[in-house]
Amino acid sequence: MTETDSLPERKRGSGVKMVYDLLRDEILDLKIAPGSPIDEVQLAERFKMSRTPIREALVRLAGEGLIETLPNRSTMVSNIDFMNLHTFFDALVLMYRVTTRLAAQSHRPEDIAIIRGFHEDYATALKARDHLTMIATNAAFHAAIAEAGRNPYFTSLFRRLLDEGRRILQLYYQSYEEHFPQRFVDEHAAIIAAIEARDLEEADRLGKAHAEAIVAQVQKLFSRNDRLDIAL
Amino acid sequence: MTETDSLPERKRGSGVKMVYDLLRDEILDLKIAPGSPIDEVQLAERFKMSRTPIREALVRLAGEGLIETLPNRSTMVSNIDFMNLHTFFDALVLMYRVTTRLAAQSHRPEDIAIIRGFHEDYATALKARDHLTMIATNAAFHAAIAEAGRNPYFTSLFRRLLDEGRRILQLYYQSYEEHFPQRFVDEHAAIIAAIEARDLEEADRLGKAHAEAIVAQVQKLFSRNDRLDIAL
DNA sequence: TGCATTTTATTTGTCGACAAGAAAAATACA
DNA sequence: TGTATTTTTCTTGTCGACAAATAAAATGCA
Repeated sequence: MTETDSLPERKRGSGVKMVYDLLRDEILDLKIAPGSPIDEVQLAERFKMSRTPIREALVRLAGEGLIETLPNRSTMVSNIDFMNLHTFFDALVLMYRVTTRLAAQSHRPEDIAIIRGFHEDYATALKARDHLTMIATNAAFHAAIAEAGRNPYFTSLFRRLLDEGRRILQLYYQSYEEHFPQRFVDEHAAIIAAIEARDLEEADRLGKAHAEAIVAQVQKLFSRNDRLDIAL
Repeated sequence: MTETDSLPERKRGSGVKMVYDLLRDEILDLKIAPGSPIDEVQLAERFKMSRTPIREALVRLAGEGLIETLPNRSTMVSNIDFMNLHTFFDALVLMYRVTTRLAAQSHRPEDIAIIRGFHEDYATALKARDHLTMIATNAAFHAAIAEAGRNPYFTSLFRRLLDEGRRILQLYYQSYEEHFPQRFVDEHAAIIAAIEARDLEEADRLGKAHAEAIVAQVQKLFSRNDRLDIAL
C-alpha cells in the first residue's frame, strides 16, 4: 500500500524492469500470497505509469510461471502445486548435482570469490535469524555456483527452481521458526572446497546430499500437513 | 513477403498467439536468418494489427531466448552460439536421458499412442526426404516422450533445447542434403519399446545413445567447418 | 421465493499518437 | 580531405482512450 517513490523522474526503459523486479521479489518472498489477483490499473497507479509497461512486466513474469493469466479475465499469482511437489524435488536435486559438478569442472578463480561472498552473507543471515535474507542468499549462493559451471541452459532452469524454492522455504520457516541449522553452512563450505579442488565426483556427491537433506526436511513438514488435511 | 491472410476478422485474444507461433516457426525453420533485424512496424503492417500485440509476442519470444532486444535500439533474431555449442550438447544429452527414463516410469497408455503418431510422421517425412517436417516431427516426438514423463520442469527445458536443435539440424541438413539415416527411425522404435516395457535403465541407455549419435554427427560437421574457418 | 434473462460494471486487449534515444546524414570547420 | 558538431531520420517506449469480453447486479416472471 505505502509506496516509497523518491524520484518521479524515471529513465526511459527502466519502468518495466523496476516493476518486474519488485513484483518478482514480492511474489518470491510471499509478500503477495499465491492465488492473489493482480490488478493492472492498481499497479499502474501505484507505480505512476501507464498500463503498457506494467503489462510487459506481467508478460515476462507469466513467461517464468510466476503468475498465471486467464484470457480476458483475471491474472493471479501462481499457486504452489503441492500435489506435484515430487517433480519439483526431482528436478531440483538433479540440478544441484549437475551445476555443482560443472562448477568444479569449469570455474575460474574469480567465481570462487563471488560464491564465498554469498556463503558469508548466508552465515551472517543465519546468525541474525533473518529468514528472508537466509532464503534469498542461499538461492544466490547456489545460483553463483551454477554460473561458475557456465552452462546457461542448466543455469536458467536452476534459477527457476531456486525461485520456486524460495516460496516453499518461506512456508517452511513460517512453520518452524526456531530451526536454524548450522549444518547447511558447513555443507556449503564443503561444497566450495570440492569445487575449488576441482573434484568433480565429490562436488556431485555433496551437491546431491545437500539437496536431498533440504528436500527431506521440507517433505517432512508437508507430509505432516498432508496428514493434517486428511484428518480434517 | 507474400501474406496469405484469408480472414481479416480476428478474435480478441488470438492476435498475439498467432504472431508468436508464426514468428517462432519462421525462426526455428531458419526462414528468418539468425541475426536478422526484426521491425515492429513492418510486422504490424504485415499482420494488420497495432504494435501492441506484436510487442507482446516479441517479449514472449525474447523470454525464450529466440530473439534478443537491445534497449532503445533494434531487436533481432538470436544468433546461434557456435563457440559454446558444447554446453548445448551437454544439456541436450542429459535431458534426452532424463525425459526418456521418466517416460518409462510415468507414462500412461494414451501417451504411447501420441508418441507413436509422431514416430510414424517422422518415418513418413524421412521417406519423403522432407527436411523441415523431419526436423519438426523429430522434435515433437521427443517432446511427447518428455510430456509422458510428467515433469514440467524437465519438459520445458527440453522443449527449449529441441527448439534450438531445430535450427542447428536445419543447418546440418543444408550441408548434407542426401543424408537420411533410417537408423534414427529404428532407434526411435527401440526407445518406444523400452518406454512401453517400463524398463528405466534401458530407456535411459537408449536415450543417451540416441542423443550422442546425433550430437556426434552434428559435431563432425561443425568441427569440419571450424577447421575451414581456421584455414581461412 | 427461485430461476432465467437483461442490464450494468469492471477488466482486459487493442489502437493511434506522441516523445525520447540513438544512429545516420548533413553541415561546419580545420 | 578529414574530423567534430549539428540536424535529421528512424525506431522504440509510453501514454490515454476505446471496444470487446466477462462477471456481477438488477430485473422479470413463474
